[in-house]
Amino acid sequence: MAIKDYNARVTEKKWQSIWSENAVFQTRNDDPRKKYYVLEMFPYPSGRIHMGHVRCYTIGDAIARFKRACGFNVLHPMGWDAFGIPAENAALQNKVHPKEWTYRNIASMREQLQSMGFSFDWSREFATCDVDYYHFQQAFFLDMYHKGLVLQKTSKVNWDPVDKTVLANEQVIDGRGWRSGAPIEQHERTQWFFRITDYSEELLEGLNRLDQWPEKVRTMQRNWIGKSQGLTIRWQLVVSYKTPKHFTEIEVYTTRPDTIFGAAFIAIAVDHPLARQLAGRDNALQTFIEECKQSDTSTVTFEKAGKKGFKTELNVLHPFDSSWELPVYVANFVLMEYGTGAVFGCPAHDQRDLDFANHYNLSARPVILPQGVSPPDLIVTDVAYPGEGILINSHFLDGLTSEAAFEEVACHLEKKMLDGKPQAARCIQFRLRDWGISRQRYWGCPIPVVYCDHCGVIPVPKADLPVILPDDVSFDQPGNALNRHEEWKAVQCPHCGKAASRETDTMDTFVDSSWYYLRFITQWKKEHTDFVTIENWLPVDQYIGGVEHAILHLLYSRFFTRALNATGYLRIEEPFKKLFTQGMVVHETYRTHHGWVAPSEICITEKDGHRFATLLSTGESVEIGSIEKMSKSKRNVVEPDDILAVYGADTARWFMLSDSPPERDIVWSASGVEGAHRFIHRIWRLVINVADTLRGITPRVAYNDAAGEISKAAHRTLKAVTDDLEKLAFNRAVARLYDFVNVVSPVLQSIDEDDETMKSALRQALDFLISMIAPMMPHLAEECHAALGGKELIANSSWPAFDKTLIIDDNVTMPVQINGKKRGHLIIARNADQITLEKAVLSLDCVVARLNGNSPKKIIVVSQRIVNIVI
RNA sequence: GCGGACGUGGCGAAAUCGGUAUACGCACAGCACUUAAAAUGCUGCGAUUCUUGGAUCAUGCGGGUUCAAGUCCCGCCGUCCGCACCA
Repeated sequence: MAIKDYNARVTEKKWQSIWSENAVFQTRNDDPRKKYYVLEMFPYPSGRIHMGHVRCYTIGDAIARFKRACGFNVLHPMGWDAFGIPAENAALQNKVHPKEWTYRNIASMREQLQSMGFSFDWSREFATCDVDYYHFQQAFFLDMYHKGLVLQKTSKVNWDPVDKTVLANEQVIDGRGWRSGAPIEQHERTQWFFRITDYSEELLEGLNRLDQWPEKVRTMQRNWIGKSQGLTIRWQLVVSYKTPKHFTEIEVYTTRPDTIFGAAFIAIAVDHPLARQLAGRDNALQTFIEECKQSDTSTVTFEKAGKKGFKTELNVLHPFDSSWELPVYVANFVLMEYGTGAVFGCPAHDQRDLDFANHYNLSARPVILPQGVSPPDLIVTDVAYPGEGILINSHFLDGLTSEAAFEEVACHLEKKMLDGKPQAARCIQFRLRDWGISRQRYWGCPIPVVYCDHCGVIPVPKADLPVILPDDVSFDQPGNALNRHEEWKAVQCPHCGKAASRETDTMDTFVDSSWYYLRFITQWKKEHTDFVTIENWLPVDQYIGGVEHAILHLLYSRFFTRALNATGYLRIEEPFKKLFTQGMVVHETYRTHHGWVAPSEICITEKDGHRFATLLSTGESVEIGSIEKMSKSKRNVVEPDDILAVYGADTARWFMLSDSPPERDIVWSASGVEGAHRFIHRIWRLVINVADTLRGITPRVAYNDAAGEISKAAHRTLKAVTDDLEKLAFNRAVARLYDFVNVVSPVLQSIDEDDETMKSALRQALDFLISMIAPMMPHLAEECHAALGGKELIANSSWPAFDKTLIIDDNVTMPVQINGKKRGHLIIARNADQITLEKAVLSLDCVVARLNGNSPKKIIVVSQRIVNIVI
């Protein structure tokens, strides 16, 4: 019999059209079944999908298809994170409008995703640059504004003096603009912020309930929020003719009040109001501050610059000893944004303070004795002791633990009054900063605000929304094109009606992605949006994406749902119930002395266990380098299109889910893909060879003989694969399916036409197999199902149920150990009692031989698992 | 520096509750089919060792707990990731 070959390209297109024509993946909100919302992080429409997308969406699609089969009403949508800088770069470089570029990319990427056979409900698709989308974002901004969740303040931006534009941090490379190469300047600029810090405590505390998130991500968020508990202490300035007006004290935040008697100096930030005041009359200080500001704030430059300070002429009094004066420095290592912008330096117990003190010849007096160290041994030279211990050299604190000393200092200073106020207060600080959302870019959501010379800052009335991004802009020069659009900028003040000007900043694209998961759920109309339906679908049951979004995107989304609670839209706090972060797709790198070479340009041969690569074009030898994340610069990228053309979508999907656990990096290899492809053909051959024989056969369980073994294998595999898919252990499911095919395949190849029992059992085994591969290789599953005479679509079929009685055998094989080493095994009835079992074990040859006629000291029997004899 | 994860054959990896270590795949080798190759099918495949069948050693290293440890505890070594002058 001639075997019909499996042509993935033709077959896959066919089933994709059938799914689409039958609207198989369109989800109804009024479906009464239990909901399941599975969402993968939506892509930026850069132009073409890459293997990272393929992996993420393959995982999500396998879950969606599995849950659909399990009877859930599954929502599995797709959209586009469409605003952002690359569109503007393209506009500058290729003279194409960002809008046109973006929608064109969306169209081609949509086509690519569709050819992967992903079961998205395309009827819910949208892009964040759609006016209908950002319209609501502007409305949320206004609601948050009126709720006090939006504020305006000045903050630093990276200014490119040549391109005369503001750059994002990623556009600053080694302190220079990515385009112009000019040294970047730090400019102060008024910008819009969301008050995410209002929710610091809640966002931190909420992490405890996100027990279905990876611990890693929760830890990263905890560190990012960075809660610390300490004391703000007011240090009185020594009054002299040098003391500036209005300054009588310096407020300092510390988490270590126990080290207060080890204080050696006070350091304030260069932006501290007192530093500015002093700089006004001190040119040397002014110069120092300028210098500090020039070096950008990145860690690298900090490390190079070292800790620098400027000694002012001011002194402060120690809070517990009014005869003790400490010098005040302006220092580059103190951050104005954290705490009070001022610290007290305790050199003996803080490495940074010690470095500074050594540089400026300040003494380091130890006040904390580590456990097991006696006072004479404690000399601090260049390594500080930052831990806790017992207090010494600290007057009334001597002998206390660090913890007790903290309390003691707090209690004393809370009672001690200075100018009618307590000298210290307990204080909780967070590392988390307010979220700056202003971007000086064209291609983003306009911030709906108007500036009026008479009325000031006026939010656009909701009735005037949306503030539409104008299309007629020019990209002949860098910078924000909105700024140059005089006609668009000119607007009547909504308040007084006089001429006013629009805000030309647009929103950070992280705002766009902070609420997109709501937008898929229902139709959003101008007047009304159905938040009840939205709430019914929330939270997202399974969210999937790269770990690179572990902090910002996920934190902002968590904030946004809380903001929507505060503005009365929702009563759900956490948007994502379960989170999965998949690993990267990595590939070997290849290089010649001319540079990196792409995998498609080389040929690999193997000799004596070593692999050699040569250049296809010239035969030149190529060095096989390390395995790295696929990137254009290393040229180790494999294009999904190429894989699709040669092997088809199912091969790519199967490969992605095989071998490596989904959270780990997967190494893309040609031989691995070949292996995946072989398996597809193997299944197809098995099915098509018996299709005529098994078509029309009723699938049935067999309870004995050879057919019984097939049934048992089928039902056991089904149970195991179901469990694996539930846990997203795709690699284990794949291994079990290989195993199962290895069991079924020889039987299928020598099928007895007259053995009706066997035929029924095999038919069921194949039906199970098809159902089990369907979430991962949906096209092959449909084709096999149809070949066996199936009328329904597998995509619409239910997940099969296994028969519990077949999972458990009557007999059980128990390994027999002697002194913990396996020496044999025993096959015995599962329900055998202890006495029968011991008797059987002691009569085994391997046991008798080793006992030498003696009786064992002990026999340990773990029911249905193992026997261990101690002699 | 702080925080987290991980370490098992030539490679990707299994071992779900402390109970048969190396399932499954890749690579490799042999055989069958073929004029030949590809494809396919079958077999072998941790190391050492002797005598078929065993024995001994193996889950980064060193200890410990236990009848039993890849898994638990203590101490090292190494790799990767995140954060980082955060007071």
